[in-house]
Amino acid sequence: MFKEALEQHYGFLFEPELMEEILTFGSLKKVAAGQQLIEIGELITQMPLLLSGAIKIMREDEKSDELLLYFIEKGDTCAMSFSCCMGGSKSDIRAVAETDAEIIMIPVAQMESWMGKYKTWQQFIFDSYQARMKELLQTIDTLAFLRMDDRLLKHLQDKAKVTGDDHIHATHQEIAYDLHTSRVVISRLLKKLENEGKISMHRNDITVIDL
Amino acid sequence: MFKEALEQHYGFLFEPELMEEILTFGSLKKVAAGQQLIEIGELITQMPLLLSGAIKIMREDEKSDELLLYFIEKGDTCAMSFSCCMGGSKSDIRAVAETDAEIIMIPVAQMESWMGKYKTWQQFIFDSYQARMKELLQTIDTLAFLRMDDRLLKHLQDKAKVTGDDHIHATHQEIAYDLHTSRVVISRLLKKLENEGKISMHRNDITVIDL
DNA sequence: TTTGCTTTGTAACATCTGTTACCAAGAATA
DNA sequence: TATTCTTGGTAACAGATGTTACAAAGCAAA
Repeated sequence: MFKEALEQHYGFLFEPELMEEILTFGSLKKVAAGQQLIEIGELITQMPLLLSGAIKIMREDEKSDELLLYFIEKGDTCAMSFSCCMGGSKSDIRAVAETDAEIIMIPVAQMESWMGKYKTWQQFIFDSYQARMKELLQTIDTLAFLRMDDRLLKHLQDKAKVTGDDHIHATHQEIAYDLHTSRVVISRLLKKLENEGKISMHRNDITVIDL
Repeated sequence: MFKEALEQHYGFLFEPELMEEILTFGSLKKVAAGQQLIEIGELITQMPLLLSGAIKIMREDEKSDELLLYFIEKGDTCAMSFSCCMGGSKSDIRAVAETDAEIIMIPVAQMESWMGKYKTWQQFIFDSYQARMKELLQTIDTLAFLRMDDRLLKHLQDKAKVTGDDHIHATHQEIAYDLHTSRVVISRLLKKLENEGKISMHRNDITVIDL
């Protein structure tokens, strides 16, 4: 039963009738960290409401080069999956569980009917579109205006924030994939950040000091 | 009177009643190339429907460094202005006329009421959100995965496309601003593209051969 | 303990991009 | 025509990032 978690994160947003419908039509999905939720090119038929944990949204080019776009946290949804559902189109992104996570999946039929029926749902969808646009703009700012050392620090801070843990368990190689660069570059810059006193490092563990 | 242009670009999208309302409540705005339409931080109270011409959407950081995000063409709207209106929030972007342009401005009150009243309007808004998301993803791909020479060529091709002219009238400095780099870099790479036979150059005029 | 795998550190070098400086060509104006 | 301003070309250099190669440290299994 996911009634409590739902109440906690969405109760203040939606009216009781809509909460009832979510309980009726939504299905709870528990995923483990690392598990893939959506693949690029996949047809989307449900949209997620995140109850706990964090999801990372990735982009990939033809050469299979990857880039982390942003994280989704509890209380968020993925507006792109909504527009995909409504347009009957395929996913432009990959979604991977960053931590263990609990998600309510809403079928496309409900999403559509709620748009006309519940003002709060409509508002939620628009807010979520706007939030995601802002995230994408943030990602663009980061790519266009920051150098790799600042991108790296920002990434570590973001990661610490969504996991709620200033200890980051990741190899330099994994971080390199997220930022679309090479392992050697990350090792080099991490060492620099350590010398500057912004992080401390051990094998498979980076502690963010400058939060 | 802008009835014909409206019919031509939006007639197949909207039902007659909605077209009537657009004619009643929308106001025609003619702008000259180079004119600024929206500034960052400005409160948005109308959304644009583009009848002719092209608008370029720019992003800026704290240091006033600029970056071109994408172009909007006839038949398009700016989904960000919609979400800004609905949320009563301020603009995250700057909009500048790339060419002379004709725009219908729709007041926020109408936008909202049409959402409930006209299915085709709702669909238009969602389609436009999705289109803008795709543009932003494209921009991210360009920044993350391409080097400056390919970004430059792509920029020239995009510019030729929205102006409908393979002759581009711009100085190297202006191009440098759009791509957030320096004039010297652009001159260097343009010369390289010319040697590769992809463009030809004259003062204030670049002709794109490889379209 | 020995062996092997994963992870990290580092050097050396290549390439891309940004910066400064200066000159030359083209356009505009006196 | 002479002068001035704008625009573009190029060299020389600096710094950031990417690549290759190899060694060392940490961990795990035999």
